[in-house]
Amino acid sequence: MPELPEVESIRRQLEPWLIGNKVIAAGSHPSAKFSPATEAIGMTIESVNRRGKFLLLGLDDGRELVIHLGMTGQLIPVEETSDPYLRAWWEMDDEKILGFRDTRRFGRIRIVLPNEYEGTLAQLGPEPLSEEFTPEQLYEALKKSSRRVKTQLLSQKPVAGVGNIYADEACFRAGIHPGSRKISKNQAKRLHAEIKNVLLIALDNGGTTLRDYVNVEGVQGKNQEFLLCYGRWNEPCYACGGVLKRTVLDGRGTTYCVNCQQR
DNA sequence: ACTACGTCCTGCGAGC
DNA sequence: TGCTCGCAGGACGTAG
Repeated sequence: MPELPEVESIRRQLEPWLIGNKVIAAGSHPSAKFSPATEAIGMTIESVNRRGKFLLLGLDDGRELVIHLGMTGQLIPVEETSDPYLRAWWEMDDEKILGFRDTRRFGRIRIVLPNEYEGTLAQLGPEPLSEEFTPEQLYEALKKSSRRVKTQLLSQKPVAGVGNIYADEACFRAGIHPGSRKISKNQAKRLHAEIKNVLLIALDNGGTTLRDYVNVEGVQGKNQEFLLCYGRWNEPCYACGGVLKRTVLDGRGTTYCVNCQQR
């Protein structure tokens, strides 16, 4: 599940390779989730940006090639295109091929004008590592909904780029129960700080690899060695020594400490 | 408009 | 050993 740190790691590696490169050929899986990939044929890539978990490749006709990696998506150079899990590929004019591997096909590709974003991309909250993301803004954003705080984080509306791993990590470090439907200004302040913390630490560690994530060089992240909470149910809480608990909140697996994270 | 839940998709691990 | 079955999850669709 590539989240902000993983997508940003990929973006940084793609940028120097792709900028100024022209797509001379492309192919895709027939599904509408991937078929827009071929619309990039003939286009030169002018920018490689990111919003939340979305990669945005700026094309020379003013449109953007939007790539979401879903759960198992990988962007890696490939030698040939026979890999059964290769859902899309773009051959560049440097003769290298950028491949989009995605075993579970939860990823998505589209080509849109920047002022015609739809769905989650159109409603993304601020970038968590930007000045726009503040404790006050997070508090006000969370106040707009009665949904659980973790569910709101996963919605991408209060802040962009947080997924299941970093939502659990941030809630744990902030001492906030992920199922809370209302949090105080002080809690919002702590949550704001910890969202930034967990994302920066993960970025520093090259992202979290649970199974599928690799960067453009095919290298796994090492942040999984530093997770304090996610996936550690039935293991001791590093803060209080109690046993971390696993539950399901709005359909998503959630790990938390019943002692350190009270409503 | 909002909330809650089902759907997509496939590999894997638990259990028989 | 070999099989079935349920789980994992981000975004989106749908129902109420």
